[in-house]
Amino acid sequence: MGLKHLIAEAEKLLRSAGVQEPLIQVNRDPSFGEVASTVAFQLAKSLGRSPKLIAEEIAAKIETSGSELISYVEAINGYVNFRANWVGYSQAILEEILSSGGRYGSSGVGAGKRIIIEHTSVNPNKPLHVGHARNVCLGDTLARLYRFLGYEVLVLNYIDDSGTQMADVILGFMELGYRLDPPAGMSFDEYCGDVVYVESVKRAELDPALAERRRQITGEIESRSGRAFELNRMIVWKVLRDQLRTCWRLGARYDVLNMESDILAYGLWDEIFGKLKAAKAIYFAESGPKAGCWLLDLSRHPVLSKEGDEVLIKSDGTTTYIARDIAYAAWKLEASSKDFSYEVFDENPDGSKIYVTSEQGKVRIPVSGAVKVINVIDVRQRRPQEIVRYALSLLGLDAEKYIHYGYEVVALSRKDAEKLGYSPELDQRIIHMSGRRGLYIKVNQLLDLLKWRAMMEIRERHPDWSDDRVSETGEKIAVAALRYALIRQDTDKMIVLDTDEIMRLEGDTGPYLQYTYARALRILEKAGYELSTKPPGEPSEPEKMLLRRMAYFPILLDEFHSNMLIKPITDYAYNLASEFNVFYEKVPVLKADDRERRFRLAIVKSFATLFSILLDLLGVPRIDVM
RNA sequence: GGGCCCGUGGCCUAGUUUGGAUAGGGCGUCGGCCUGCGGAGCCGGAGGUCCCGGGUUCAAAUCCCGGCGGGCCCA
Repeated sequence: MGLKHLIAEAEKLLRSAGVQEPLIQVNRDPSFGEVASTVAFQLAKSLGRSPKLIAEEIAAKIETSGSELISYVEAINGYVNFRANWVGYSQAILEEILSSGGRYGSSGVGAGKRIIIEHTSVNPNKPLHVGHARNVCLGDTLARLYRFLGYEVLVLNYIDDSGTQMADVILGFMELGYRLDPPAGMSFDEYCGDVVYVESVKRAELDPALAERRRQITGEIESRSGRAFELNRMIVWKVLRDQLRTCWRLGARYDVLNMESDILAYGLWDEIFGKLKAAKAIYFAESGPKAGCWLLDLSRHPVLSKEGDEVLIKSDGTTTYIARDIAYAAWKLEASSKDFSYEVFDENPDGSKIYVTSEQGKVRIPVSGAVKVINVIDVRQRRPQEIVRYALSLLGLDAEKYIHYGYEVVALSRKDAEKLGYSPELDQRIIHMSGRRGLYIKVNQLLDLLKWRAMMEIRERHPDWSDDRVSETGEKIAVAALRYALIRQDTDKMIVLDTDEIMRLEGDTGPYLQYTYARALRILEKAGYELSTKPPGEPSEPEKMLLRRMAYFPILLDEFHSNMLIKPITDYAYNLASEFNVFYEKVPVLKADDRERRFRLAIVKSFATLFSILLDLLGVPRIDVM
């Protein structure tokens, strides 16, 4: 064991000096030593003496001669700093990585436990835009991380196939004369979203007769029979196939597609409605502005009580979105006796099967026993998600398990909005994407642009490569650039898309990570594998920097396990790559003499092992030569 | 009118959850480094009221209160 072992040793030494609570922190500035204790600051008040003196006394009492990893202890300005015995410490770090067999850093905390993650959930009437991609990449990265921690992860994608936005598309096909085949060169989801949907919305706004027809279509879809229903199902499936292709391109995979209409058909809402009544969580309004509605009682909610109770069933008897969300969420927490049946929809690129709800289907997929149910949904849904969560608690369910993983939206810069034909107001700095107005940048469009840009670079560097190889590598670089850009930013910060910025392949980007990995592989390829974890002496600064960072990985994953934040993982990957590049520039490996060469090869091998894990966790495709 | 989120060099951003030593990066800009393990790289320079004002603390970008500006959700 590396860093964790070193921390444990430092704690032991402090206890041996009479310190009750060691308060160890990993130093950000390693010139003070690897770890430090701030215990002297804590004791200063109660002892009525200066932290500086207390720290010096503690340090004086500590005897490091029996320690494997710590060489000495010194008090500086009230901190008690611990310096590593680098000969032993670097060996411990390298051996832990090399012996872990590609599982380095995984504590295995999730073994035997299940987590449900729902992400993507794009209406099946349009292609994915970059905002959706943020959802897909965050959700998929969470799935990868939890799987690595040993959890069994079930990935769901919720398909709202019964909303009015579907009726818009159906209206176009039934009443506006659109043929079912897209024009040449256009995929079906693009055709529906870019052409039929946008035009249909526009026409229905101008023509009340069309708006009325759309209402009829909505009713027909909900009645689950007739031409509109059949057409709807066919379109949903076709669009979904195209959408999934885009998601696969981004590296995502799925286990289950839950169709909203199928789930309602199973009587899920009726069952949960009964339970809500029994729990006295809802009531029927006899009078007032909401007379005839069933409402969720929010009067005891600390914040939402101010806004009045939430309508679940409208006076015309139809359910609201939020009612259906509550029923569905309750099902995820096993509050329902319903057991949906599934059939195979498709296969992920890794060969695993994707199931879709189906009345004729024979497959049962248990959702029972999840320790967490994570729902990746943008921040605009924060209030409704809080209501869902509150309803779950009123039903007596463990609402703590139900997690809204919120993230800010992706918006357009003025410049990019103008390129799409939009005229911003003078003071408008950002423009929100809109499916209804056709104002968005498609994932495929942006990936294609990135790929084209990457391919130009590749052709310059490798004029001898075949077209296939150039294209394949270009695709991987494009995916890396987009995926990394979307997950590296804090989830509560909006991303204002700047296509010039995102086209960059240098600096803090996905391709930088790929390039660094390829460099490491090149050394290993030329070196063979005679390596040694035993340093010939005190390692150099660049070696220490790299070793230090590698040693931190297990703690990084522990932190993720408690805070669920992805961004620190991307920061870590970038810093690690950066430190490897410094090492690469400053410390020769292949040309070093024997003992140094073997030790440095162990460092490179360890780096490649760890970095390969990291790239997989982030969904950045690995490239051996670029 | 109520609630939530954001505010860090010209631009973007980490650090805020858990207060700790000199506020890290990237882009851009200026200047260096390929007969060397791959220059999609590395090194250096210039550039900062951490939005403002109070408070707590030995210590505040970080915690608390009050503003200002922007975004979102609800009424």
